[in-house]
Amino acid sequence: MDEKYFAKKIEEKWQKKWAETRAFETVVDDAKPKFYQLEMLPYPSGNLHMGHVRNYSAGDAVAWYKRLKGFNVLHPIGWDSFGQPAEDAAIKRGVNPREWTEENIIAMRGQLERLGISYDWSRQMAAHRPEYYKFDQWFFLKMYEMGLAYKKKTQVNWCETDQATLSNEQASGGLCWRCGNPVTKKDLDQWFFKTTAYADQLLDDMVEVEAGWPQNVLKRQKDWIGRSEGAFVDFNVVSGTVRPADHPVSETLPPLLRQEGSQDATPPKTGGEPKNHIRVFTTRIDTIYGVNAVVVAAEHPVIVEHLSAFSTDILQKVSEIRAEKLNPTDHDADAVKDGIDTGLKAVNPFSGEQVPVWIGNYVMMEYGTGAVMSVPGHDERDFEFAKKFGLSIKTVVEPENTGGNASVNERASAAGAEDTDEKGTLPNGRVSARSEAFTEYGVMINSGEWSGKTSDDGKKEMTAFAAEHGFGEAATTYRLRDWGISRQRFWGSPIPIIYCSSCGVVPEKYENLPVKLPDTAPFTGKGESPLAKVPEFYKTTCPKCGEPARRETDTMDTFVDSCWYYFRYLDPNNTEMPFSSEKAAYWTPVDQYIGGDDHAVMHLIYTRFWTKVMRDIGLVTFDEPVKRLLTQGMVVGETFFADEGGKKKYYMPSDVTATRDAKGKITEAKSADGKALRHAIERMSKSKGNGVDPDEMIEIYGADAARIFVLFAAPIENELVWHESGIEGAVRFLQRVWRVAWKWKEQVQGSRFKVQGEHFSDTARKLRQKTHKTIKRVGENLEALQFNTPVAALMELSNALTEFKVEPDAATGGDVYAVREAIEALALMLTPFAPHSAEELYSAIVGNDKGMIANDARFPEFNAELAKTDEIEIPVQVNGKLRVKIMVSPDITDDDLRETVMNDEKVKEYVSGEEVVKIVVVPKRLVSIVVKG
RNA sequence: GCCGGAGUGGCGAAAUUGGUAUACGCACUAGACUCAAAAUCUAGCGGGCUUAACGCCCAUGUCGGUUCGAUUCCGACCUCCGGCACCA
Repeated sequence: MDEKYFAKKIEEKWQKKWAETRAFETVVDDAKPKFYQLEMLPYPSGNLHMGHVRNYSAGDAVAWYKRLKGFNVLHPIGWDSFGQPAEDAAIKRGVNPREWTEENIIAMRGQLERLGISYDWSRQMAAHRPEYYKFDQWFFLKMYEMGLAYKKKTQVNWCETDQATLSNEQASGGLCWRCGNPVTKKDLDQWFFKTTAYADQLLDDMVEVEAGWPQNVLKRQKDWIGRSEGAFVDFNVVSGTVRPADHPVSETLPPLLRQEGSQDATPPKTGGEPKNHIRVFTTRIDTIYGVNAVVVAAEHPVIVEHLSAFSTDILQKVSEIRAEKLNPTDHDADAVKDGIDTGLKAVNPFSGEQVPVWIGNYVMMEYGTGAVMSVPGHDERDFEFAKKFGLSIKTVVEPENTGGNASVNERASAAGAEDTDEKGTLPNGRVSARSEAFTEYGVMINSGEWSGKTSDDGKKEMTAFAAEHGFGEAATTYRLRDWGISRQRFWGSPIPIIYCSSCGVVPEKYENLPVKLPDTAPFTGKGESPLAKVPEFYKTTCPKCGEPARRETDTMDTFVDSCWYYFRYLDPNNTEMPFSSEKAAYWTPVDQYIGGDDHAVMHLIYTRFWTKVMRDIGLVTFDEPVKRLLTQGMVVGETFFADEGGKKKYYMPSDVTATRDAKGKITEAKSADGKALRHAIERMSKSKGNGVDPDEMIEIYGADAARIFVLFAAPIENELVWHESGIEGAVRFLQRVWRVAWKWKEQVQGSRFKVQGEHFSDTARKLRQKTHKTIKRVGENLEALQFNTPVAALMELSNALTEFKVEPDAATGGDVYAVREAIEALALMLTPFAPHSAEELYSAIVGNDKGMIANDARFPEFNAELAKTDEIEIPVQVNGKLRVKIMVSPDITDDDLRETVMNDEKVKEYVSGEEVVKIVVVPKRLVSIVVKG
């Protein structure tokens, strides 16, 4: 220990020692309780950013805390190394994606080591290495066998010019983002994982983790799964169409429809005979007497079937609606309702009424059945649609507890509507003047024999009735879709499937795994899967018949890799299985997972799905992989400005008002007192991605200071605005601790005063109280995953220690003991936040350099007796206002306290001449006196 | 639009869950040390009134309510942030 605090020196020293002694490598040990601390693995971009620093600092704090609490801690890290950036880098700089990735991993590992995160590096995994992705493929084959991996055609945005599939963002406005030419759609065969098969479990098992997961993540997953219970109801289609049979149709079809239309150029027979039915999904079967139309999606089979019979206007509209869906506008909810009457009629199976079949742009083919029953009286969207096209609006449910039809009329009148007749339709004219739909549950009216029932009863009974009569059934639908995992990319795990002209789709054999990626492929960012251009890759033989066959050339979504990586850490060298079940039984589930809340839905739903699949395969025995989840807030940049002299800094947004141009660029900046500011420097802006470099921070301030600051500056779940001045405060704190430890070093070293029963001065006793109160606070905070408040507590303890006035050479045994106790506790409690400094301080006290792990150090024990103060301050309120504070013994009884307070001179002044109505004594806390005068 | 979350000093934030509001830190101001600066140390730091000193009043987005007592509970409103976005 040097007299001065040299961050770099001690950090290098301990990092070296940890590596040499493999301090953080752990193995299965049934004698010890285990703790699995996991942080979301990084993409190896080449640079750590401050968000990573925050994430891993928090994780390391938990890992160290649990270690000091005697747990066998597993704390691994790896690389999410498949994905687009490697390919982009390869295109841009002509490098090999594998080499680029490996180099980045080396660079980032160095950064993590310089940060001093206590990882067990022997367990490191990387997704792009064959020994890992072999088991992506292994799982794929398992899921294929289980019927959970399947192939289906899906429509994607397609640019003919670039020969590329485009995401919705890339196709916005209907034009290709790269070449500006119009986007078309294309059918593509894609592989899917059947996540929907686990929809109920994904939703219902959430109760198992409810206590340990943030509310907002649970809510977002719930929304994403979107379970909705209701019923299917079949409406028979009774009348065909209007077009003369001999009218040629095909060439009048708009381009988008031509293919479908030409398949069936013969118009269907017209007339009233039942031809088919349209099945709708509804959650409000109780409103079915209010149906004014059946509205279907433009892609609905009934439309496709009748395509060649429709008039040009209808075809035009269908085409428009489909085109619009292909290129969604930014805010679909703002989109106006559009649609057209097809001329088809359908029969409401409950009322027997015939209603028109409309095409509506607001009905989605992908959800439910692609068809809805339109009930404008009780659904806002249907209401809007009916208003726009002048369709009738009928009331069939009214609020409960208002009694009878009168209230409906009142409501309608109040809204300025004409009264409805007994059937609920408007007597003359079809348009109601009602201003809104009544969407609540209530009592059914105008619903034939069902009238008078509550919505709840109606739903149950009518669903049963429909089922009994064969025109419907209870149904549950989900928003959750199956997970499309095919990617037309090179840098991913190949899908282990072979296409054989005689055997069809054939899975690769397990013994042939991994299906290895070639070294490189002619990828350009355009076109179809790059692997389709590598004959050495795709040319193969059929595993079944041995004839020449072709491999699947798509690769898997990178989210596949992150579904199970933390199981691979348990057993990283296993060549036969993804991991051993015995090891999983010891280490998993994960006790604590920490990461960004941008993964609240996708990653965390997929990995929960994967766990359930692994459970069904028999690899694990639990339903949920993560017991506790912590989602950290983002680290965002500061923008700072300098005044004319360039000396003083002003920070956005607190002390600068800025004028921006249309592009958001700052044109003029003023401080609060009106000074013009210059030299705007934007750092770490999200959009520009030019972050604060962690290496630079470590170089200037040290890893410990950087870590303390990111944890101290704000609660972990809040957004953190990076202020460089804040990190200087962290350095000052570490230096203060260092200075006081150095001051006492000679006195406290070794075990000279490690004896109880010394005489303690008052100040020494106070220091011990502070020490033990701090032990309690820090422990409780860390258990609750709070990192900012324990740092504050440690700062207080360090301040108390600094203020402890006895000079070391004049100190008594008791004083020295109290100081030693405080410094040792401070060192141990500092470990989760600033491990290098803590190790150095600790070794100065215990007198050896072996480190906390070799010394089997433990988090200090809280002693309630020592934390107790001699006197406590009791605030006294008179009529709710704080008037006096008195000092009493902490052991005082309520009666004595009351008496002491009432005898206090000052209290008497406040109470004199008034009648005491009531005295409230809160034991050891407060006394409240109520007087009347 | 719907669903969540949050509003506390100049700033980041604390507050044992109904009991002394503003801990800890940043920034700032003054002083000490210094030829000077940096660093460090000491003091001050929500607003207002008043006093030599004690003290008093107001303040946790706004307005009400419950209570001896409300940042905390209830009701209404305002503002900001996030999620979803026609899911029938």
